[in-house]
Amino acid sequence: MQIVSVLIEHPTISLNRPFSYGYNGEKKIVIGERVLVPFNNRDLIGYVIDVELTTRSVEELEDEKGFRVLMVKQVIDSKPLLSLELMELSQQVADYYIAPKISVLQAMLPPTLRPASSSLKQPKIAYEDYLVFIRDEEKLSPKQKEILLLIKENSPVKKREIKSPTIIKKLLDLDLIKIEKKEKIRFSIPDEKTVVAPPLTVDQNQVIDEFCKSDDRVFLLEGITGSGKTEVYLALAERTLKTGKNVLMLVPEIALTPMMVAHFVSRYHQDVAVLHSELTPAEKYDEYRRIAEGKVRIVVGVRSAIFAPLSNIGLIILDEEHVESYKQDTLPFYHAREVAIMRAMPLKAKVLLGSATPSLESRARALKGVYHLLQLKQRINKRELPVTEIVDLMDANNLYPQSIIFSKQLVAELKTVIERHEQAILLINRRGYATYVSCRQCGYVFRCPQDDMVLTYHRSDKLLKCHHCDYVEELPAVCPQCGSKHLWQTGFGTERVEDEIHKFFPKVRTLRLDSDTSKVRSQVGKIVKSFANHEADILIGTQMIAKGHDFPLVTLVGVILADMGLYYPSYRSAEQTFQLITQAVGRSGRKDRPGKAIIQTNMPGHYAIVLGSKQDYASFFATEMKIRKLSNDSPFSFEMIISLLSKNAEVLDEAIMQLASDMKNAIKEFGEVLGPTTPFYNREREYYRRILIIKHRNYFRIRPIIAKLVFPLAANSKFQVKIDVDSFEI
DNA sequence: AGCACGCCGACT
DNA sequence: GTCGGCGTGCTC
Repeated sequence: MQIVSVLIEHPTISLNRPFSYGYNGEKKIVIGERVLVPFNNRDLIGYVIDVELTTRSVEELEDEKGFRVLMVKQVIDSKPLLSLELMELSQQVADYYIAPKISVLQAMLPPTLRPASSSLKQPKIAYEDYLVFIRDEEKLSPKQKEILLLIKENSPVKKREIKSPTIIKKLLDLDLIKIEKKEKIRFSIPDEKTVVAPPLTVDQNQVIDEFCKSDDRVFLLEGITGSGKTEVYLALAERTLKTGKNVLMLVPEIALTPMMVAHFVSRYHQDVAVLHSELTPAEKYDEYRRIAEGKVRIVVGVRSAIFAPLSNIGLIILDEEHVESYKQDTLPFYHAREVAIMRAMPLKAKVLLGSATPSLESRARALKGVYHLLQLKQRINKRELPVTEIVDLMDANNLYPQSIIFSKQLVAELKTVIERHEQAILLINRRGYATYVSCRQCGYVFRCPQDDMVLTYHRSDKLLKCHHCDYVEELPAVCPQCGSKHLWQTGFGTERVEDEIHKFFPKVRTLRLDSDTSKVRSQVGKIVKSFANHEADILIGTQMIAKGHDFPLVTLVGVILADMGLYYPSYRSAEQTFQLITQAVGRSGRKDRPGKAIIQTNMPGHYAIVLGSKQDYASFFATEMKIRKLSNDSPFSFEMIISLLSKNAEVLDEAIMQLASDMKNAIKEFGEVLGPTTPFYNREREYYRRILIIKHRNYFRIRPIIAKLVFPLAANSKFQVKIDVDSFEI
């Protein structure tokens, strides 16, 4: 009999251990296959992580091990789903992120192959009938002979391509041919015309040489917008392929980076697999199989593509490495950048992180020599940076009559653009749904007296709360600074901006791209395409439009309220505002037309806005690092979030208080505990949620303490525990 | 996660 | 007397 150790599909800390089952069937079970097993009176999917043979009976085993040994009900797969390389990576990821191992395995595999009950319901393969030739036959009508010859010459051939159903039936009856069901590969990348690589600039060649000559593993490519990072990626990919190694290319979101995909497809065609969220489960499965079977050499994909079953990887590229979407905000809470480095190390592959505005973390590591810094300082063809103007919205003279959104300057520039039949992008910097409160009169914004975070207004209990510590206050009736009664919650959305545009420019054609219009996923691509085809004059949207597109006719970018993101309750808000403005300004005036950017703000002197408008990354980095050092925020410390959930709010509060005080005692020399606090998203179905923020400098001293103090809570069925090791957002 | 068992209140 | 509410323990 075979004894298998399996991980159960439930991704919880308390079940994060193998369970043993017996198997008497014929098949030899292999590590990495899924099995159907009875578990606590229910049938679940398990993932086999160990197999051993025994001559003992079930009864003997039960006596020896001290628990009941049930039998495997069904072996689902006929070969292992993950390579040894990915199995080892999964362990590393699970260890680092303190995540149930099964959650990592689930994240690694496409929906149809995931070790979870849901995978069985997913359409895995669409079959198509093929006709296969068996033998010749003399005694046939001429027509039948003709069809049989056709099948013989093309065997196996798709049944629907032979349009003579009656003859096919006859041939089938005579056993001259047979039907074989074959997997239908439905997804195909729209192929692009082959493009010859443009000659590289001196700058680009220098960077490529430095990359190739160095023995370092991780590189940060910092290149201002328009400096030609893409060509560097392509050139390095080319060199990697020539050495016989394969390339993994990560992008923040396919719909937002169609150019990057097109570039790779236009050079490597069918050697490229694309993994993104718009694929159906069956299509994902097809692409996954193509990669796993070694049919492609390049994978372009989003975050989860870091786990693509591509073998023999020589280079992993992360484009726009600073973008938040590389961080998964659900179990196992991994960051693709960190996983990329974990994955590359044992393969001796290189990792290239690229960005015009690198994350502070990456840039700080480059400064320390942990990453090898590469820089592209010149724009291609010495193209000029857009002319930018910061408009102070607090100065009533700047407002356009009858508008609360547009300045005179922005309206004037829009008018020019429309007259010249060029295009404009209007950007609304709105992050999340957190609502801050500000004074309409003096611009005062409510902040936490304890840690200066922007307070968030909770409509349900009408309180201002700090999401970073436990501070709470009531919303006063008047502004504490100027006594005005006009206190505003949040700002305005894209719809409002669109309405005003039509008010001032009735004939202008607009398109809107925000989280509402993009609920239907394919809309993003459609809207972007439509704008690129000049089917509209003005594109209005949130941050998603600031990234990676090339709209050659755009000569004006307007940021409606640049400081809006600064009120977001996170120490990263300045960084994100800077990145957004830099990227947005960089969108203006590509090709040979000079660009303009108007940045409207209530805080015209804020360093993130001033430096963003100048695309001055170096100064921003220096300034922000000083601030982070003073407040001891990342990259000077790390933040881990421990979420505790329970159906009973009282029990939950008691437990989180206890945990907070235990943690405080346990980590006092190398970290601090913030909270407990109630996060903005404080309910998850019928569960209440409380969090602790652990700020620390030494993860490897924190880990054992988590295991000691937090795991026992997770074992209690009253609670659910989630740990986000390198948290981004609350 | 989610099933079963067990201990308390409202009911044919 | 019993049906069923949910709180708790446990799952190979």
